[in-house]
Amino acid sequence: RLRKWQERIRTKDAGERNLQFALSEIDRMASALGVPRSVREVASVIYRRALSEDLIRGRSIEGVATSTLYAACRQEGIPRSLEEVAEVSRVDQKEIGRTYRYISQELGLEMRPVDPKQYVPRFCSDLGVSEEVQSKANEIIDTTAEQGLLSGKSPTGYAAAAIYAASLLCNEKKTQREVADVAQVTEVTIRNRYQEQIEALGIH
Amino acid sequence: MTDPKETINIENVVASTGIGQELDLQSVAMDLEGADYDPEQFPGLVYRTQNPKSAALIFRSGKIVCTGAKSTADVHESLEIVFDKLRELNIEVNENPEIVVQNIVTSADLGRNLNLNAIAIGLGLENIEYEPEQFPGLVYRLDEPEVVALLFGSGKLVITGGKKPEDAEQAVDKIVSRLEELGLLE
DNA sequence: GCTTTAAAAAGTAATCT
DNA sequence: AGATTACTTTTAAAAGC
Repeated sequence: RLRKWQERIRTKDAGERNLQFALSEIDRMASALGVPRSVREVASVIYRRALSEDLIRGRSIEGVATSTLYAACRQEGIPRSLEEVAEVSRVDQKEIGRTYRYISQELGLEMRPVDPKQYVPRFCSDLGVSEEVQSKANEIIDTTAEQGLLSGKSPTGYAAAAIYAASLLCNEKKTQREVADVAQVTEVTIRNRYQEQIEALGIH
Repeated sequence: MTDPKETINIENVVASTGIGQELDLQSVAMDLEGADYDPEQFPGLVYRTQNPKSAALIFRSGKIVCTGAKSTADVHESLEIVFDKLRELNIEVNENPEIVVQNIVTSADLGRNLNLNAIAIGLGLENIEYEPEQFPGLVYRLDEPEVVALLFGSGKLVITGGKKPEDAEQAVDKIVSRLEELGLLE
């Protein structure tokens, strides 16, 4: 009887310690990513839900914590790419991606695809371009996405190409390399998306 | 226009069978030309056939997996070649080992570009997976037939998980009608 | 869960000329 | 700036860790 009681306390303590660890990791990664406190709160809510529905069994705490943070950023409309999240996590990108998909499916998060426009403010700020470039990039994204150019394309590369195009159109040219660096994509990707976008816009 | 069903092409067939005899893979690897066997890495011996092209995984238990064939007929042909090769090594092989098709991978073309964003929302975010940051295809799991379809922006698709060619035809029909009723095709 | 095998789809990436 | 090669996703079986 006494043993059972001790065991219960022990597991409760262990669970409590694990939760504390997960929450502190979410906090640490969120700070490193520079996301607002609201995102950490959303992430911890998702994490607690995953915990109560027993989705953590067989998975690393760190992996689930990172995935909930990735999901929270998206839900709050300020997405971080898997690559960016992986940089502040000790779990690799591939596992973060598959854990995210699992948690998302099991909790029915109904995540909408990331809108490339959500990357525009941050990328433009990192590049130090004007508000004009920013709104031009948003316009390019909306117009070309409506024509079906977005299907299957990565949101970061799509946003990067639109910003590159906008910087040219507004006479505030940034090089493909500069844009590629802030968006963490290759120049080849920017070139490919850029070509499609200006063609769709009829800018020859 | 053209019925998407007519664009269906079988790309890969996976089947399993067994010769009903235990094998010493070490000696088979020595005698069978072109055999790859590295038990540290994988317990099966890999043997590739040229005509038809396929890869057979041969196990100690005598069970065999054949993959890479372009049709169920090719699977049978390939495995017959494997059986004959083993007989040449004086290994007993059952007369007509049962061959079970485990998976068929098919490609098809809807002939129209697809707005995957709209499809992800339209078909319901619950049973769809679309993460273009990770993979350009939209993953759509069907219940009847029980297969998985990958839809691409080009209108091309891949259907996998089926056990007979009709599964892919049924799947294409269901996908087309569902996209049509949602107004997401054309 | 992982290991191996094959195949398609389309996007992204690394490496070489 | 190309071209090539390679990796991402899905599926199934096999035996063993």
